[in-house]
Amino acid sequence: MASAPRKRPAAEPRAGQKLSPRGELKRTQILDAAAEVLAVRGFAGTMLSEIAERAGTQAGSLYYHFASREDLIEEVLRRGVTLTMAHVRAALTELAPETSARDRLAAAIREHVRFQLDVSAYARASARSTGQVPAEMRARINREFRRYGVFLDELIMEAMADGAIDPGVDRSALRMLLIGAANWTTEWFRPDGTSNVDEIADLLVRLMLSGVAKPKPGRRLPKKSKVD
Amino acid sequence: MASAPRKRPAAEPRAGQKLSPRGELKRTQILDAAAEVLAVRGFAGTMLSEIAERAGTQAGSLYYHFASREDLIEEVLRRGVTLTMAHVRAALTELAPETSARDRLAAAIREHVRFQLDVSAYARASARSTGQVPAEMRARINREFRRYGVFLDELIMEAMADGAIDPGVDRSALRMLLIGAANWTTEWFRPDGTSNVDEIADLLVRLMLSGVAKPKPGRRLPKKSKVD
Amino acid sequence: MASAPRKRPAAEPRAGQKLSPRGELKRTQILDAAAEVLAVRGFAGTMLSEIAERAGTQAGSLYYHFASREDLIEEVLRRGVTLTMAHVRAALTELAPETSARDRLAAAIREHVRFQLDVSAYARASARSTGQVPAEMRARINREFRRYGVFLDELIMEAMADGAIDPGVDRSALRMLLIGAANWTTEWFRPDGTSNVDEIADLLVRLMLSGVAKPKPGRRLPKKSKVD
Amino acid sequence: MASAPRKRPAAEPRAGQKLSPRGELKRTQILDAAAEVLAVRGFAGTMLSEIAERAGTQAGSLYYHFASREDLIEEVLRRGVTLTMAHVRAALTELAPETSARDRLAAAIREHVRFQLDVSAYARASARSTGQVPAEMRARINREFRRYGVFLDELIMEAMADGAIDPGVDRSALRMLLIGAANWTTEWFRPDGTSNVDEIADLLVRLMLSGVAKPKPGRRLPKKSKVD
DNA sequence: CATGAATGAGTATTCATTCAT
DNA sequence: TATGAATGAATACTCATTCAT
Repeated sequence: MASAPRKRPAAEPRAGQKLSPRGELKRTQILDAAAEVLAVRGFAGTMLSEIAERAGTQAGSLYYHFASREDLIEEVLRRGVTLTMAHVRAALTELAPETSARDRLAAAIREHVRFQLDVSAYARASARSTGQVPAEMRARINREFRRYGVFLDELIMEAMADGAIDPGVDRSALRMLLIGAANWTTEWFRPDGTSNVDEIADLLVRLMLSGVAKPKPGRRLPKKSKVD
Repeated sequence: MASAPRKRPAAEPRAGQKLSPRGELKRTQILDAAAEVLAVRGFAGTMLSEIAERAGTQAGSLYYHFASREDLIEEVLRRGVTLTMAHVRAALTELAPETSARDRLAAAIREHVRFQLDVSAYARASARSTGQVPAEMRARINREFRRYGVFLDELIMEAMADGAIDPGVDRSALRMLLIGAANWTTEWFRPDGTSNVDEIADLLVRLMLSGVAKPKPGRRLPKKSKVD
Repeated sequence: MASAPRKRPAAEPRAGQKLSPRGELKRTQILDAAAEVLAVRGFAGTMLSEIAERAGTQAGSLYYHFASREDLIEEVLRRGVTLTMAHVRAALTELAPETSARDRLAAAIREHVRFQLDVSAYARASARSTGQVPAEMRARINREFRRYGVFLDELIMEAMADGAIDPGVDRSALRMLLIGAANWTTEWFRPDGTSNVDEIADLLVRLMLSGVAKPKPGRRLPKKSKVD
Repeated sequence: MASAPRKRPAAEPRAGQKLSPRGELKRTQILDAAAEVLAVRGFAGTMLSEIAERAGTQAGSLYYHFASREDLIEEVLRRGVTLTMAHVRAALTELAPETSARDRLAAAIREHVRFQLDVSAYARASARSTGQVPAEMRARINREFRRYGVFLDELIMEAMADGAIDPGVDRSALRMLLIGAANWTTEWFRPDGTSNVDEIADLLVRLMLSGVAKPKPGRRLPKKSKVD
């Protein structure tokens, strides 16, 4: 007789996925806009008004497509990982079947960097704002993250099994350092041409595999000339 | 962010640096608290109320010590870099004078990681929240960041000059990838003992120098063949 | 409450009452739904979305049948009183012609309670949400309410004229107390069987007529005189 | 490492009750204002802006004293019942010790009406808006309501035990009908002098005890027995 | 006739900031 | 120096209303 719990506003396209192409389009525009804002401002700094503006809508209209700010952001972050993994996986598929585990791992790292810097705002958004996400949402998204982590871990394991990578290395630390270097590129990379995506990707791969040191100086060969 | 911004309206100790020891102490407590909050929440997510609580004060009281939220945060971030550089530099000073450029660079990277993970919330704060800082503040802080960048760059150059590192490598990219991997550790490092700071630091150094690949499997010996 | 109020902008069936049977049906469904919602949530708490959902429509579609939220609600409330009066009046009609004024009044009270609790959501809606209605609408609906008030008042007057009820009683206060007790039942009545409508109705009638006190204790006398 | 749950804004006088007299005063003003608004607009129709205005504050300032709209309202409603019960109880205390159970019950009903109409906006607020309150809050407040219900129920039981009231009557229904009639007065009572509080209260008491019917007309018999 | 989609005026809430004491 | 109290601009969110299809 008293009030009962309410919820759900007037419309509800959030529930059923069956959207008209028009609604589907706008929804995508909103997600895209959100991804770009998140990639730049991070979780806490992202305002619905900015997303709306970029998507050519009104802030209030976002609620027709998403139940809340968190819901919208969550979907962006989730897509970020999902898309990244899909991209990397697809890239591996296109390698020659006989490609070595080592080269497959290298390709994965390279594509991760490239996808993030060159292609997807979603990936950038994930990289930059996951860290500030409230615990609850964190927990919900974690599955996707873990999945990608496992995916990469398997590549590393295969490379180890293949004798391409030192099996004594802490796989987890290795992976996180590589991912970290890759994700951090979004903080300093200048898309204006100053930086070159492929060079960066290649350099990271090189770090993983052989590093940038030249064979021990002083020993082996003459090299000594450069005493400093 | 709220109200109309104004400049230095409150009392005055911010002008003259000579504070009573008690005021100096509180100021430090506030900075420490702010560093911890920033390290966890990031720039946009940091609230004065949380800082105040951690510092054992009231939010309003912060304004006796700092002109504004931005001023406080700016000082924390600036300290973050400054302290990191000071720590790394000090560590290098303690090395044997004859230490090679390569080993000096390695030590720098190692200490950067260790300082961040083990020692200083300021360093963590800088690492995690610099990216979200508004352009204005960014510009103001940039000097410190650039100074540290130059410092590292010189270490790299010396190692190159010394023949320890491939001079063909893009120094800037190399530095940012290393710093990135290091900074990103704050996102995944578990201080509960699961992760080990030194191992991580060593692994990063190893990546820089030699990578983790084992000599091309199948080809015994030729080692030297890879003269480059 | 939102936007700028306007008058009758939509289609037109609201003008001419002749609707296709289908439209008429939907209109009724909407009114029914609105009555149920109003009965539970009250005026301010009633949302078009909930009404629409219950009526199997979309909130926007309501505007084909009603010019505004207020219009819809107004009709429900008006119906609430109208129907209640019609019900009570019909019940009185079915009484034996020689029924005393006193018994007619009793029957009216009884039927008011029963109609509200057992039969009509419109009646419940009226009872529960009239009080919160904005002054303007209030004024518009008042005619119906007054009409019912007069109707009841006449029953009371007749009972007084007939010597059944103490003519010294403030008719208006009496009526409002009775109606109040009746309307308030909607707040506590449990339709789950815990409460019994007829018992409640009878008790209210008894309160009106004789109250629940036993003849002054201490004086044992006529007792039996009370044939009823 | 990720964000942790937040809460609690800057200040927190809500937690500790120790408020300076000034804060205590404002808090009371706000509660008073809220009570008045609630009494008129009901739960859903009550807006913080109106409360703030009446309390001579800004809407945002309410949050210094109360954690949320619901918290504020909850306290008002709770006070409504608590105060009513306290008032009624106090009134009973002042009765002569030998006052009969029947007269004590009558006094309780009378004071309930008077307190509500004449004295306390809190009581009116409770009476008018409890019905629309969301289930959660309802549950929380229910203790107070039940306590008052029990209090009244005991009075009824004593009157029954004393032979003053027909023990065959459903105590719960009786109580709710009486309370209902009393609470509903807030919907129609005109404080402008048209209505008279004491008359209304007395009439309700009379309804409870003896009703307003005159001994069955037409049948000449005991008539005189009823000395009263 | 119906609805999917959008709008925009509000409403509760947050939080940096102020200031009298 | 500190703080209790307040302010007000900004932000997420709601909901009646509109309208093209």
